[in-house]
Amino acid sequence: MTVRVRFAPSPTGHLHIGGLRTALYNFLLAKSQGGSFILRIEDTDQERSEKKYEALQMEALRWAGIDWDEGPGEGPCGPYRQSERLSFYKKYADRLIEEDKAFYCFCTDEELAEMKEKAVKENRPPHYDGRYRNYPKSEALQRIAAGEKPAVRFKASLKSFILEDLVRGRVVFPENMVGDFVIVRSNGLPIYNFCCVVDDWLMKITHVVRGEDHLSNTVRQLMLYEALDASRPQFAHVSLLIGQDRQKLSKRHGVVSVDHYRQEGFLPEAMTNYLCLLGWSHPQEKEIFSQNEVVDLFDTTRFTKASAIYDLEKLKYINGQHLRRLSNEDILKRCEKFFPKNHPFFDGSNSWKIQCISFFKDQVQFFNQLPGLLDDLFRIDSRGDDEDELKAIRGLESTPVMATYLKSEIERLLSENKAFAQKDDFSHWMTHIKKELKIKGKPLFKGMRAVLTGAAQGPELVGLIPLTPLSVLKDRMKRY
RNA sequence: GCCCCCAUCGUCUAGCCUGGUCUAGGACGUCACCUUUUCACGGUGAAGACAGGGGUUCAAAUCCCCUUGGGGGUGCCA
Repeated sequence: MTVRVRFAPSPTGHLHIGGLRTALYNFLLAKSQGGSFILRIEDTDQERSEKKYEALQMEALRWAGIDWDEGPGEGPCGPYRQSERLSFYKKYADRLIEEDKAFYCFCTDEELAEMKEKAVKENRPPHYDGRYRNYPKSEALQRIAAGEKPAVRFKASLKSFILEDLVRGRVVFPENMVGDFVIVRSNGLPIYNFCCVVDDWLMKITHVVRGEDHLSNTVRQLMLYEALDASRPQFAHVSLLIGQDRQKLSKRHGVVSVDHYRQEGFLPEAMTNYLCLLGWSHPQEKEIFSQNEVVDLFDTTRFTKASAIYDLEKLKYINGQHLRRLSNEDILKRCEKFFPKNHPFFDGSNSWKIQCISFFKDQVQFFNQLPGLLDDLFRIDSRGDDEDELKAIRGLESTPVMATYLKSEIERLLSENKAFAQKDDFSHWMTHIKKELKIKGKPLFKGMRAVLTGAAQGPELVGLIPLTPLSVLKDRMKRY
């Protein structure tokens, strides 16, 4: 049987990293089995769903290298937006009512709230009390004809259910775990648990990989599969991503939007590499890999059960590793649109220059900084904690001496109509300062940096300076 | 409250199913040293964990139970 999996986001916000991880797991499972990955949009909550988020999420997925075989606009099991599948849900809801497996419920919000309150007070599970469970259908239909709008509730099965979960193992849901639950709202729109079952069934989904937060609700879906006489897929409830405070990861924890990391300049391959490792382990404990490298070994037996704390430090490390793995061509390709054509970056003998990219202290921001290259990239803003160090360096007696010399050198090159210093020029400066000016060690390196970049820390100068226009250097040295 | 899930270094994890090879391995982070045209990178090393208690067993991180802790669900959200 061909594996068919799906990722089913609801377009109520930006794609967040937890969602991306779920999508990735589904994607890898499908690809490892030669199966299909389906994108379904769960937009039955009209209050919160927005079209723009659908587009944004799709773009974020593509950025991360996760492409779908079937999805909105493409595929044999469409439509792939739940808002466009209403007729299916209606059909099966009607059938359940017909078969007396579901019923109309005319309860008001107030009644429901009261019911819940009472149950809690009496130490009972706050379930629906079955008020309309056996309400005569003829009367219900009359009230509907008269304009009343009931919800449709499913008659919860009274037995226990067993789930053989690919991650959790055997999970037993005791009987009476849930009450009769709503499958269609009074406004006519179906509810998640119901749509999900109908769609997964109709779309022939074989494996459902989703967050553990859905585990408890699965019992409802199991009941529906049974009632609809639908084949049920395999489930894999993966651990949740949590924040430093061990709570479910959310906006409170800062940056959870995939778009943010994209804008910051994180590489998509690093992002998915890291996310993949947060809840799954490589059989050889390899930590740095591409999607292609992992796809053949991916399987559901190596999922972790415990939830994982999202850690930015490790993401940065992994990003750095991927950055270093990029070939010169890759880097050039990514830089091309940002550099002016006559920039020495492209002068042919640039391998050392390309190396310097990975030397940037805040390497993750490198690509992001490129647009403002000439004026901004090399004007490295000193950070707050650099200030004292910078002041100390400027206070050294050797620093102005060095500055005077460097200024004259830059003037000389400019008078020769050069736009950039060469690596050799830089070496020459270093030698001169060491031999003739007798400045060495920390005053030399720190001083050079302070004078040429205005910062106490930064990328290696030998890589940086030849990429910085002389005019910018000159401008910077006005203060000396 | 009720139900479900989970529990190895600060963090991500390997090991658990199929007890012994585990004085528990790796990675991030931290610290130290080395290298170096600073920082970074790289190298070497250090500190750092089986939540607690009972069982079962010759033997338990591994199997069972309890406790504790954490998370999730309990919606006419997904």
